[in-house]
Amino acid sequence: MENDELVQNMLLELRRGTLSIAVLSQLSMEEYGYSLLKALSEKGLEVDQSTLYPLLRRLESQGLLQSDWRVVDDARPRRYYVISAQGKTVLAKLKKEWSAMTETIQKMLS
Amino acid sequence: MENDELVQNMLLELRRGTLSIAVLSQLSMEEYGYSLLKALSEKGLEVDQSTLYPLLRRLESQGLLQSDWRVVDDARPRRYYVISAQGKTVLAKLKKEWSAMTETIQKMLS
DNA sequence: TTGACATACTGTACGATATACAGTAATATA
DNA sequence: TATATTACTGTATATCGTACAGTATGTCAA
Repeated sequence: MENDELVQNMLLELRRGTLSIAVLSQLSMEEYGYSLLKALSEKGLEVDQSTLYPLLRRLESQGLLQSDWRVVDDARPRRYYVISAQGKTVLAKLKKEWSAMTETIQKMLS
Repeated sequence: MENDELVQNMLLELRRGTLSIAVLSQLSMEEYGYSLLKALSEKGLEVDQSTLYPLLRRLESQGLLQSDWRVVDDARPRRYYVISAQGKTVLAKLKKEWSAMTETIQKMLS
């Protein structure tokens, strides 16, 4: 593997899991896939459709999100997602651990 | 999957990749597997042997670490690892991206 | 002196996720 | 009316952290 490809791959591994937290934290307000994609992008988290949509489905199948089809203003139907009660519990735990972990690593890097 | 198991699993995914950074950053000084294990543990990063040893081998096979067997003080031979020139370059890039990423996520969580 | 525990490593298999790739289709706009 | 954007579904793949199994030496207390 080439040097740059190696770095890209390690960054991918670094990102793993963070997207789940990001998505859960954003879905206290209802959003559909595409609007969420744009919202994350605005906050500096560039995500591909092929990453986000499977993630939303997985989080819902795990009971952390709820969704339903809805038609707003005669536009095409959209699947709206929102965090579930279980999702809130899980998010709280993840936040806590995430803070502890980043702090530990930060100390090592500096 | 149960709630707690789910959280554990998500934390596992969150940790992914961070260990690589941690190890690279610690190996500016030579260490062998076991001493590194203890050093990481002292800094708050609990790692299993079955995680660290395969990682060291992988990082070496990727050219980011160098190692050699050595006998010190008549003790049993140990494999000493140290970061390579390529490893230093990669680490610098990873550090930069890691900072940017954690900052982005941190903003979302707060 | 022997049994337990810490030290120090190798090897292989597996599961979960992020991404890639492919496809469908409606809506806006130029 | 052609093209870009919006908005999704479905499946396959590579990678890593971990689990599990195994080998073997050094140390220290009972």
